[in-house]
Amino acid sequence: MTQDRNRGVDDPARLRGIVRDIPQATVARLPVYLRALHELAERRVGTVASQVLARAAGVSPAKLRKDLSCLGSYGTRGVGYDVATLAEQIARQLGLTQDWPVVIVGVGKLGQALANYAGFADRGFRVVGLLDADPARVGQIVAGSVVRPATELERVVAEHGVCIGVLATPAGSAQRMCDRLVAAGVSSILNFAPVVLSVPDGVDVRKVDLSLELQILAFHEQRKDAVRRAAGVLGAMRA
Amino acid sequence: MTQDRNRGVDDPARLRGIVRDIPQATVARLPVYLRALHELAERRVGTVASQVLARAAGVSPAKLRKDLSCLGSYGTRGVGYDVATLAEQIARQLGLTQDWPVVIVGVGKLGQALANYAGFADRGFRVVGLLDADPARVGQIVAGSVVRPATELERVVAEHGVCIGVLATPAGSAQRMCDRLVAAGVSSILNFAPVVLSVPDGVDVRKVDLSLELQILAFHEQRKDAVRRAAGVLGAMRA
DNA sequence: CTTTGTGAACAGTTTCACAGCC
DNA sequence: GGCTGTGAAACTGTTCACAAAG
Repeated sequence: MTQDRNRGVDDPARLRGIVRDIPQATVARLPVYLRALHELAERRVGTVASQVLARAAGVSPAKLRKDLSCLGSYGTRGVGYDVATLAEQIARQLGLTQDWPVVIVGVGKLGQALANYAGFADRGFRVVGLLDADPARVGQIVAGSVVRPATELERVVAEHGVCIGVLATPAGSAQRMCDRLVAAGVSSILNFAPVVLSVPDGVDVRKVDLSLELQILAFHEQRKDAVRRAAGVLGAMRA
Repeated sequence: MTQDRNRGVDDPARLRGIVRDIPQATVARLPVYLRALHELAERRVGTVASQVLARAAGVSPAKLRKDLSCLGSYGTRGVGYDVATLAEQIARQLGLTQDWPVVIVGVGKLGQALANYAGFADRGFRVVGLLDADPARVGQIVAGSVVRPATELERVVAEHGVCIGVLATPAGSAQRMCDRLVAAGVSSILNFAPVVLSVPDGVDVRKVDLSLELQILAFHEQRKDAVRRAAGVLGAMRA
């Protein structure tokens, strides 16, 4: 807070400082912990130690404890964490106790997969609009909703107070649709199109890039190959 | 290299040290640079300055230059980078100059979207098998290939020397299919199922979690709301 | 004069290890 | 005894600023 002393009260950085801030890396893991907690709750587990929860989430116990300490002290020393309480606290921090109306722009195979994805509905994300520019897709029923023409984007956003948009269009139309979402009032975008979107300040974009992930794997795979070859050469040299 | 002095030559960590290592964060950005370079090449741009390429890739020029310096000195001071040369070097580092046979396990909407995704074929990823446990899907044609029964997993992996597997199954069967992929010799897995996979050492897993990304956006969106409310309160107090 | 390549400062994240509480 | 919460240390990644090169 000290570094904000000379800012005005209207300064967004100052105002953000009022809310306790949580490191990016921690925020990205909270949903993982939440899922693990839901699984434990289903198995009627009442209390869990950091060791066990960490294993279920695929992180180290120390990291888990540090992450959870950002939310407050919800554990009991010598015992562990109450599964239900902790799940509730994480959900609250993530803003999942409220309902988030979402539009999906682009209803190809990927858009359809997203519309059908149970993980969305489970977490308070309600798909209130499926939009597509292709007249052949308009009118189809996907995941129980009718696909509407892209021209209705502004209407759907305004009608449901949509803040979060999912872009699953081809690369060519992603920026144009993004601009329209932002103009209509959407301030968070999940982008599946393989392009770098440009958006004004205050709009968050997260990108999921399918081919990027494979390329990273290819890098490591090639690296393993190189190591295997090097081992072979060194082995041969010794012989 | 100094810390490896007392390791044996068979130690994988030592052998990995022989290959020049590139920071994780840099590896994750190389595919983005590569895409930007391909776009520039299509527009017949021959040379590009870090400033311009950085903008196209959505990073800062300093970060771009530091990243590229890991690959060697392929720029010319006062001029910039040769688009074709740089693209080639990045592709080589990522291992995209070779062809990677890939299997997709689980051919629901998401699996179909992945099978049809042009970005894979473009980068040397060749889908050599579509597998599904559901008899209703077996035999269907998806992206020009026939869907085969999951029982053929081991045969397909062996036949094509598959190193990379893509998991797009429901959560319930992901770990089982993962175990079979690993047992068959796959050592890199791209996981779309919402579970934490456990794999032996030496196997790389990357996870793409659709609902996780939305939850992170919800967090930031809620945070913005809180800031807006705080601004409102402070504004009212002044009035 | 322009633009790269890079050491050095800085910022963010993870790990360690242990005090404090049950 | 067991387990959490947390400073301090170690590590990783980013930004700065400028010397070196064309």
